[in-house]
Amino acid sequence: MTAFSRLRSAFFRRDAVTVARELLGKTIVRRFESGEIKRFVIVETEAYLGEDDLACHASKGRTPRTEVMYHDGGKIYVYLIYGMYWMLNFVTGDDGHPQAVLIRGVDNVIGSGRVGRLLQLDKTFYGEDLFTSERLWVEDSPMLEQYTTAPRVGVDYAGEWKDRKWRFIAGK
DNA sequence: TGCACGATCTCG
DNA sequence: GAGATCGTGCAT
Repeated sequence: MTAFSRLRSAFFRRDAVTVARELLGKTIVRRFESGEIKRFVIVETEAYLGEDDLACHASKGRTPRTEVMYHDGGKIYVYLIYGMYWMLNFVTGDDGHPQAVLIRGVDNVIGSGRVGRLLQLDKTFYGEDLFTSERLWVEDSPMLEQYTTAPRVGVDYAGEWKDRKWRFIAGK
């Protein structure tokens, strides 16, 4: 008797800003190597939207690294930052429109690097399909309606785009 | 082929 | 405030 179902295509195939906001309160489900399954409620996200968004990796164009962002929403985009942290992103939007939502915090674990470590991510998650994966997906659960917005973190280089309030933080 | 740097975190 | 640590994009 599963209380909530896995989020499907219609949820992710929308613009990253909308998805980032609505992901607050949704549940990441992770089945670890050991077989143990754990659930994590999303409490902080950031949206990266398209080639024009200078903070988005897709502003560099279509490369091996950004390729998956050009696909239909519902894929996992992970990348290594500072040589040691795997950032977890969910691809959003439609084919040909590179967008993604970065997961910055779950439950009481705040920080994109810490989330990646908590979920034990690595390069093999790149391109994984949230609709068919046996080890990482997102389930529906009540949205956290109470949230605040803020500029994205660590993107001071992004010109006018750095000030967009595309960071969503659950809570008041 | 080389190099500077990054959607970070921890320790001191 | 600095170090850890390495893939990526761009210059050479």
